[in-house]
Amino acid sequence: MSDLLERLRGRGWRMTAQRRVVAEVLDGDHIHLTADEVHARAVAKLPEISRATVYNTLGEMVSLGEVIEVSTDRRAKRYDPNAHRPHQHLVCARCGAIRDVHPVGNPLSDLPDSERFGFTISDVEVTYRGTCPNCASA
Amino acid sequence: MSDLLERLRGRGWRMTAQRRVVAEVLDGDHIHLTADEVHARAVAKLPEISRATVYNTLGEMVSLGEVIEVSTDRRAKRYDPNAHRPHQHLVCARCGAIRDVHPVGNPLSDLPDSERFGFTISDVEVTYRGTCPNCASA
DNA sequence: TCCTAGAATGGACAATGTCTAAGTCAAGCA
DNA sequence: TGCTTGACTTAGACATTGTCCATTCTAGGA
Ligand SMILES: [Mn+2]
Ligand SMILES: [Mn+2]
Ligand SMILES: [Zn+2]
Ligand SMILES: [Zn+2]
Repeated sequence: MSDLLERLRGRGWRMTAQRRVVAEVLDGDHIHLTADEVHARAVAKLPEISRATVYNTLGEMVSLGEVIEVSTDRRAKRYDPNAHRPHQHLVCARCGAIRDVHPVGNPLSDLPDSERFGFTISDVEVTYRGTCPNCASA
Repeated sequence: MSDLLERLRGRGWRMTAQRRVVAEVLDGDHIHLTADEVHARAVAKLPEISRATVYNTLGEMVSLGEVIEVSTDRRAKRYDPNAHRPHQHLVCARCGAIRDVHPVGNPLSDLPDSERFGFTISDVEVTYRGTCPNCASA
């Protein structure tokens, strides 16, 4: 039983086979799958699950704050079950590998008042891009 | 004559009416338009310009390093003619307004070696999100 | 066991982006 | 100035990602 599923159950979610497999697919570290990747893996466990249900379920998990949406590439959104520890992302420009990373300090302090244009800033998103050791050695 | 057009001409680009209007549309500060927004503004100046040409031209400008692609929302990519001064973006979550901002210091120094997983990092992208003064007072 | 609100389904539709075949033209050259 | 040619443009088909809706199904309580 995944932690994610455990938390969702605790919120009074009606438990269905479809929701269970979506939660199972998202279980693990450094998981950042697109909706269609989640669908493909879910179909392997429950062949009749539909695309719409995967999209719906992911959307609900996001609304509940149990999954976050990540847009590291400029293609599909990715779904990240690591919603309870703030973190940023490190992306390999070659192969697309994504790692969770935890920078030190408060990135907000790097932005002087003169550069805030009167905005109230509530969130900072950081994406580090580079080459992973695997791609570097190839 | 825009700076952008001037630089492109200097690279031996074949100059066409279409490329000229795309460059004109991108002239200015804090410009972050989607491809279809560029197309709409270009059509106002040159009614027969096609969608494909706008996409092609923007893609070439990006390849030449004269325009950068920005993905601040999770919808369409935006095209930014401010390619020669490194900067980050401040986005209003309410109305979508985007400002160029220049944080101090090197954002890379916030990421300890232990969090680099052997990657060679070449670039950091930062998006600040909040509420603009206009939306805050409304 | 039965009911019903909530969930799942398939497919249409929308938004964004890519590709191609055919027509057009900018720019170098006679 | 008027060819020639390869680069450029065009319209529209197609692909990917995501949303929406009418219908059918079912989890879980009475
Ligand atoms: Mn993550
Ligand atoms: Mn910018
Ligand atoms: Zn890699
Ligand atoms: Zn605003």
